[in-house]
Amino acid sequence: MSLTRDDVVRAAVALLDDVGLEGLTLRRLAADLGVSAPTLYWHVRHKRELLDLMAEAIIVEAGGRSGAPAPGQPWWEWLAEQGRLQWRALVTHRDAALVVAGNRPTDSSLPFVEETIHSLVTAGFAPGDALENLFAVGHYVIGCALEYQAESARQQQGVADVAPPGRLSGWPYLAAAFNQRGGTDPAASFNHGLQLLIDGMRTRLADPLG
Amino acid sequence: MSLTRDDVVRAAVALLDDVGLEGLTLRRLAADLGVSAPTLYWHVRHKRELLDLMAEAIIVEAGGRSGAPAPGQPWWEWLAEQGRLQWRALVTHRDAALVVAGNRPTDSSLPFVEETIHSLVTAGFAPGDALENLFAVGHYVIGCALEYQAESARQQQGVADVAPPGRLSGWPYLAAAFNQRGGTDPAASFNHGLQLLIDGMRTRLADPLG
DNA sequence: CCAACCTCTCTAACGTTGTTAGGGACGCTA
DNA sequence: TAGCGTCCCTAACAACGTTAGAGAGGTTGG
Repeated sequence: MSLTRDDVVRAAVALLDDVGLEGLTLRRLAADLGVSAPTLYWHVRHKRELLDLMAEAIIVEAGGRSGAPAPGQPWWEWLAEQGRLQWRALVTHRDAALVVAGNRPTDSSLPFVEETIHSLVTAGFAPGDALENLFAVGHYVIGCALEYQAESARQQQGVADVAPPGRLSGWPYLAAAFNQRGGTDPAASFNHGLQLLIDGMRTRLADPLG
Repeated sequence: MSLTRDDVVRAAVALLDDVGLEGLTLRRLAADLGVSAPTLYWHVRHKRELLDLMAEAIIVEAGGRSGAPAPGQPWWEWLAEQGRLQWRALVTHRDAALVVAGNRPTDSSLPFVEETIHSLVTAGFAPGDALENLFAVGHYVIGCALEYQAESARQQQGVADVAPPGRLSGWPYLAAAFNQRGGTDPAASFNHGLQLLIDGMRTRLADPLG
């Protein structure tokens, strides 16, 4: 059987995991597939299209973006879970945030968006606010993933850490903050901000501040 | 007088505004400076370093990242203002979010971070939480800027809008949301999420939910 | 005063990248 | 048997980041 478009996308994602976005060249991808580089242009219009397809594949693969809250499950727990799924999808593939960032929201995400807005409206939000809430979570997720992966790339490249012990003298509050957190757990850090967002939503619903 | 490193960075930022990150090539930048391409390597080690310098210049230029809350100003208003300044800094230069995203936090940002943590600790946060709060805002800012600029790039490139009227039939809640918001104002959208984050912080401080 | 040196720029070129042109082998259909 | 669509190839292009190496001009030191 001959090469299919999905084969190309799958191989591209696998190659991305290996060598990162910078190393993802059409020639190398073609070599992995046992094919010459221009052949890829039969399956894909240009590299940008390949990247778009990869972005979609990565998001779909995560298994997030589906379903409604389980019966009896509060909307805020469900929303947090969706956020975590999206974040994990981005973080488990190297440089995925960069690939997904430039990507236009695909049609296949519409059912998820509709479902989420529906749940939030049921919870008491105005439709416009529900959509804004969803956008906020999305933007936060991608910002976190992006920064996290930029940081990993730096470490793998052997650049000095953000907080080498010596550099914190002169910044007592910063030092206290780093000491208190112990080792930085990226997932915990992500959850902290996600929880802030969701708490903000709950507050607005229950008792608008001021 | 001969070319200085700052001249190069300034010209690079100006060129970025003109042609975007994709069009920012060393040859073109050199041409703008009336110089040959390899000459740039006297002022800069590689393109990555140039991008780092540009990122720093863009952030510094914004005038954010400084000062403490004015006397009598609540910390949340001040923090929101800082977030808006950073966002505006990113959004006013084309593709700035992409340039800044890969960038390592520079030493010059430490005073700002220290000052902010200090203010938040004074407000009652534990140092670790204060730092996490600051990270959350930062990640949200960059996520918003990134998505906003990706969207502008798409529109300039003539791609169809996110919500062409016809496509929303079948998604009643989505349609309601878009109708309610009228024209999408990116600044308003950004502020919405920023306010959620900050409300979340205030809530956590005043009355931890559950 | 002249030699050595540093600063800043140049031309020439290399390897790699995305992409296009054009052709050839295979299988299906009429 | 002829023709057409599918899928792949080799050859090549322009543009990119980057390196090698040389040269002009000012400054310094013996």
